[in-house]
Amino acid sequence: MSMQKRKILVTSALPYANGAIHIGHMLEYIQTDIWARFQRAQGHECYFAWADDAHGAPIMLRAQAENITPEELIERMNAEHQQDFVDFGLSFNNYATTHDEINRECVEMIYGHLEEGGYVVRRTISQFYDEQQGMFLPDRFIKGTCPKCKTEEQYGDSCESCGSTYSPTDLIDPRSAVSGTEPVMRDSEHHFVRLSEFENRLQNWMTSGRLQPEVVNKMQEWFEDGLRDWDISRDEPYFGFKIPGTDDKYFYVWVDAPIGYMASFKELAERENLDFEEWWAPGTETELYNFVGKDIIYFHTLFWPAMLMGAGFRTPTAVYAHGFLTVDGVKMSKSRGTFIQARTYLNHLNPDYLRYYFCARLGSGLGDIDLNLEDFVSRVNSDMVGKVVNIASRCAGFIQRGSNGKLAAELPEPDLYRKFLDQRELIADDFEQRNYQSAIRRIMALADEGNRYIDEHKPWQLNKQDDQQAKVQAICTQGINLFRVLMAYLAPVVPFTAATAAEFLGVSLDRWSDLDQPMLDVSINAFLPLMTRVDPLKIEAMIEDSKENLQSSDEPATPALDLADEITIDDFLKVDLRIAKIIDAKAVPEADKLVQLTLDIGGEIRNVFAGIKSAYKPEDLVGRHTVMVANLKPRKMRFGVSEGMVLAAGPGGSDLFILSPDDGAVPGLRVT
RNA sequence: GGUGAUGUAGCUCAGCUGGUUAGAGCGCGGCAUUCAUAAUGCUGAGGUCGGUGGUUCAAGUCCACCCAUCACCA
Repeated sequence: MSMQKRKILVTSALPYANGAIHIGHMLEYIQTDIWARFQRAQGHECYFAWADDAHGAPIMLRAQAENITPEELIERMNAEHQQDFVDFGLSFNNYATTHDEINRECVEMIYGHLEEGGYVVRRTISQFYDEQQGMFLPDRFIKGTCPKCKTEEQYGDSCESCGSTYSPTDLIDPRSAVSGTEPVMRDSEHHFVRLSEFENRLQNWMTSGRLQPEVVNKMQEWFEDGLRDWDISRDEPYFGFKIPGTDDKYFYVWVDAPIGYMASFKELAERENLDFEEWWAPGTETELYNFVGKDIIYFHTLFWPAMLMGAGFRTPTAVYAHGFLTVDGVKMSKSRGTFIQARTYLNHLNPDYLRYYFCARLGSGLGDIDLNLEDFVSRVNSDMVGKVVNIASRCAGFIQRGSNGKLAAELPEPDLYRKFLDQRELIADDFEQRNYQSAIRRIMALADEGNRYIDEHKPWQLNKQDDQQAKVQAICTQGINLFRVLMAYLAPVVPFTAATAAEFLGVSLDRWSDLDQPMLDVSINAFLPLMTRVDPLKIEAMIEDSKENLQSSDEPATPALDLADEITIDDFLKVDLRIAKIIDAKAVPEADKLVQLTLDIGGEIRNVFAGIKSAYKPEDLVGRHTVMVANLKPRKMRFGVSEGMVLAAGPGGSDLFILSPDDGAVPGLRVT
């Protein structure tokens, strides 16, 4: 169990300072925090240092929109983020911002080394420029029509409709997403890092067990055609650090963001007298781990280690990627209320619930993690409350009332206690490998065993007999000790609950090695409510709240569509839509909304009443083609039988629009 | 479009280098129990392992193709 004391630095990816933290972010931070706390519980020296990612065009534009300076924006965000993290029990040792002097020094120093090493080249490139805004446009800030499938309103890098990727110059009718004007091409000199210089070293680094196998597979594609130069400069205006020796060039945010890991640690090192060199010099024995989402793997496995190599620093011991968070099986959605901000969650629910649930679901792979709200409730309730907490809860009363709070002097079943300890290494290994779900399975299997033990020995029966008090005390001492082991194993996962449990037990749960000595012949304190069941009503309230946040949000939310339930293609095909020609139309005098249409659907004539009088004159409709539901059950109305339905969109009144097919469609064609 | 990953009971997942009747937890049914925050124990029912085709004495496990989902494409 006891091995050499390791020195470990872990990081999470830096949250972007242009918005609030949501539970998708929390998945990664909780994963990281559990790992850091676990390492400390093994007696290792482990620091968790990170920061806000404060630079880039989106921050600049957001600040502009709010009419404040970028500095004001990122300062406000930093405070909000930190509060969210503290309240979620994240045990970071330092939280910085990439927009500070220490980071600037680190960035300039690393850039200086890269330049000295001959790794930086300058080249002129041609890029879209927004003349009205006076800025070069990143791909995501250009919109236009997809050159492949002609879908409108697509971004400059790829089409969301057909999935094809292209360069912004391929777009048909490109426009600036900032001003809406047509951008022009303009030349500018950019700085590049010659990644090809690092090709062999990166390959070696990557394939030496530092990355998940699937990540290594994925990264191979970058090497197939050889690494290209990496553009690390951005033109003015930009919010970031100026490149030394230039007047109008800034470091691309992905240069200074990962360096922020180093800078944040440096700040910590200065405060706590740690030896910076020991942590960052090449060949050091200390360990560095970056936890990241699967979307930003290549920044962390190509650019980041290349910069470190080129500047003469150590590279990460490993980069660990995780999947995305979905809620109830689909992407988080503002209209569904599943785009849950960290603060909204905290306003309704105990952070340990989410920490436990994520932990129970996380493995070492890249698969997405689903927060299934129903599963969330039953999982937390049955595992944490029903199994673990329950053990303490069913023993505490007997010890308190029967033995004055004092535990017995020895365990009645030391073998069972040893069995719990025997799992320690396996569980530790699971945590170490980030196979948290496996660790949780083992811990819960032990909890089952604990409950079974109490069940078999029935202290509540013995308690009713006069001379059995010693036995009751012994059984419950066993139970309390088993609980203590479980809680120590879970302490990295549910720190708030563990803190309360430690208070109840009167011992620290911080070190797993403490468990070698069972708690005997000592007093415990009054039982405290450790964790109450998840109240489904609070979940509903949280979802509602998340919907409300959407409206009051200062983010210009994309118009949320309240879509009907998802259907399959088979469901859709049940609806037989046909092209119809309107061969006659007349108003129904007795009804103020209805028009009686006579439709030709290719050899068959239908009589249909449509509620479109407020928007169309009957005579204008005659001769038009439109679309109708041809297999709708006929409906008897006061004026006759309606044999179908004409499709129209709009809220009503004069805002009502019937559909028309393109030229060439003939009556009777099926619409699919 | 290319690349990587994922797809096993209602839900969440195990199934190592192919080998007897495919496992666990939750949920559900039945029984027991009442110490416990209606918690616990025993027990039962549930799966053509995304689809198709192939390799093999033998495939959830290997190969090909297809489908769905996620991510990336400097």
